[in-house]
Amino acid sequence: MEKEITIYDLAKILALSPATVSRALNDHPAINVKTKMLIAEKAAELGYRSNTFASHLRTRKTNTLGVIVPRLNSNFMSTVLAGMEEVANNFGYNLLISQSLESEAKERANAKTMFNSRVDGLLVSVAYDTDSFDHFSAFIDRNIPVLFFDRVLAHPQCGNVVIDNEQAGYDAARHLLDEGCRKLIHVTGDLRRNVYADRLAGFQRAMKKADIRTDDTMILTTDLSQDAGRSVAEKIHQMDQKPGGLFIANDLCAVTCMQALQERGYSIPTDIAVVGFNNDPVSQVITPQLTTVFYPGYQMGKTAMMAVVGQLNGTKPLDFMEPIILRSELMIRRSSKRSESS
Amino acid sequence: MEKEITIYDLAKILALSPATVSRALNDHPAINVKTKMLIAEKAAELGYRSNTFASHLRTRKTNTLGVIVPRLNSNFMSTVLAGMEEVANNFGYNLLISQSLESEAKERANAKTMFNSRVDGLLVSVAYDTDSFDHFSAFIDRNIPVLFFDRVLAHPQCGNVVIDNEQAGYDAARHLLDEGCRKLIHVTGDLRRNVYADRLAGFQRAMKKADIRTDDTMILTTDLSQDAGRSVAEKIHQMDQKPGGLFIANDLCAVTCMQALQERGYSIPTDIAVVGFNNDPVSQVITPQLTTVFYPGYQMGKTAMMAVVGQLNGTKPLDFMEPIILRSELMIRRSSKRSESS
DNA sequence: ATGAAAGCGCTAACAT
DNA sequence: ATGTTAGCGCTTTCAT
Repeated sequence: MEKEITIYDLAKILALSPATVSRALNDHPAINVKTKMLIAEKAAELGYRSNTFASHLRTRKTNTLGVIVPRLNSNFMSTVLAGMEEVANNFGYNLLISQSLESEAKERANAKTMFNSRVDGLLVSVAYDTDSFDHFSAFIDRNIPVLFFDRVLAHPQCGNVVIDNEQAGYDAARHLLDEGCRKLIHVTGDLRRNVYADRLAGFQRAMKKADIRTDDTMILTTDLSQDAGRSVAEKIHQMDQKPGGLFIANDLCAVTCMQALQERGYSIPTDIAVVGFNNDPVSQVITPQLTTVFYPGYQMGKTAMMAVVGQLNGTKPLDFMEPIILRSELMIRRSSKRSESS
Repeated sequence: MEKEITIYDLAKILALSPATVSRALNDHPAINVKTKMLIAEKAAELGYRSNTFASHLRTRKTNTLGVIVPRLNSNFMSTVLAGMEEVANNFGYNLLISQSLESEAKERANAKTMFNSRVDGLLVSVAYDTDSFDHFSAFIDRNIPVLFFDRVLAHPQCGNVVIDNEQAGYDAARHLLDEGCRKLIHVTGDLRRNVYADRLAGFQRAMKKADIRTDDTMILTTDLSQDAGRSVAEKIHQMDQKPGGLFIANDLCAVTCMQALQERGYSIPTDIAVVGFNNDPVSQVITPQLTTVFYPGYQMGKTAMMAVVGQLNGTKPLDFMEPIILRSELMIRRSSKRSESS
């Protein structure tokens, strides 16, 4: 159990003042280069480490950023986090990460913890059932940058990093229509969330443009879980008028649904064409491979983190951030290709 | 931009001493219940929040635990992290998470950051190429609990949470032998890592017991990436003596390899039976479904976190932890079933 | 270029 | 049951 070395120890040993040691360690220009060297050497020798708490207490900066995600164990989210971690690490920030488990209550608790931990900034992808912005306003009041990514809340003082979900939804539906499907079904999530509402809006725009009336029976709101995939298959099986195409707002759900349909004897894409969302690894493994929307998770993480770091470093203005929209892309695979054309 | 309220403000307003306020806020038994209520009320009213840095500076506890993982964006790791986060959160600990990207150098840097951030404990799954224990000894010296999970380093003062990889490897190989495969190939990772070395050892034990000589051509050391899966398929295609069974220490790699083999016209399991490892979602999506070893990630995360929290709370002794071995299980699916028996 | 000294907000002896 | 007081280790004005 070694004793902890402080700048006072260093100062005493080197017959200098603590102030000089502090300055030297922080590379202050007014300090003689030789003294700096001397101090750095001794510090290394004795295994000195800066006490970040004392430092934070003085400077009121923590070099820590908070991240709240719905779930850690989803392929998409962990990819986003990997991107965030890379950037944060490069800029000397630590990441405090917590999950809301899709519950607003837990998200609220997480936000409070982050607030008390004095994070310098906060990045959030909101839970399934989040209705209020309340739990973030404390950050805004204190000028702590808040940025939402993927599942966002619109707020004049918060950054947003998203893809164009409406366009992606449009492209997906449009593709199914192009493949000759007339009756389409869209399986979506909680419509309070932009990602699902926007994809639905895109779906509806495509339908409208094709002059197909959309009614409520074509929109299935679920929790997009694997179970939901199975029950969607069951529901379709019960329908008198089977759909020709299926657009499901999540790959894992889509894949489970495909499997359930196949078990019931449906052939994909011949009987039913399917399009998913996320480009999850499973989409390339299922037979037939799943047409899906590529979703740049890693880049989203990096971009979101850069935006926050930029704000903190004063590189970017503090008052307002334009929403950042990343490119997404429909990956056409076998699950939706009926024609051999194109 | 509200002003930050301190216990001094509270004390002055309520005509009490800062000490009383501090005690009340920490629910000290010696404080009158009514005073506590009073203080709690006022604190809430004024939006007081404890300054954790001042507190940490005094108590020398951070309520923060560090986690270093090879990669955040793997299904297994994010599942482990989800389990850890749940427990940590329940016990009032925050998580500082970083990834080594499979490099010892980065792992070393991460450990240093954690150390400087004064984490109360550290949980690590080591990188592919980690050779030394050096970067963790600072923690040991200062009596900070260090626990390794999954990819572990043996050290008398560090906890270990693992599965019985040797037995799992044995079971996997044994199963392939039972299905009538004689020539087996084992695709493994860096053998400095217990998970791969142990699985290999189990594989070899099964072979020995079946009186089959194992030679170097049967052991393929790779990085277990998807690319590796493809090149393994290529290598097998070139072999004069094709193997009847394939045991690959990672599902994602196994799945890619299966696909590459199928593209080349091999039928699975008829021509080649395949067993993977991890029970990754892709294993249930590939056709035929992949036989694999179920690996309790969520539970591993929870167990590891409990062990560390237990140490910090003094529930468990500080000096030595028995390795904790979790149950794993061979999930037999179509990719390896040749016989209709059993 | 370096030093002296105050103070960030909290906790924990040690009083009373 | 409550108050007094002295730091925890650092940064930063203001001197020199």
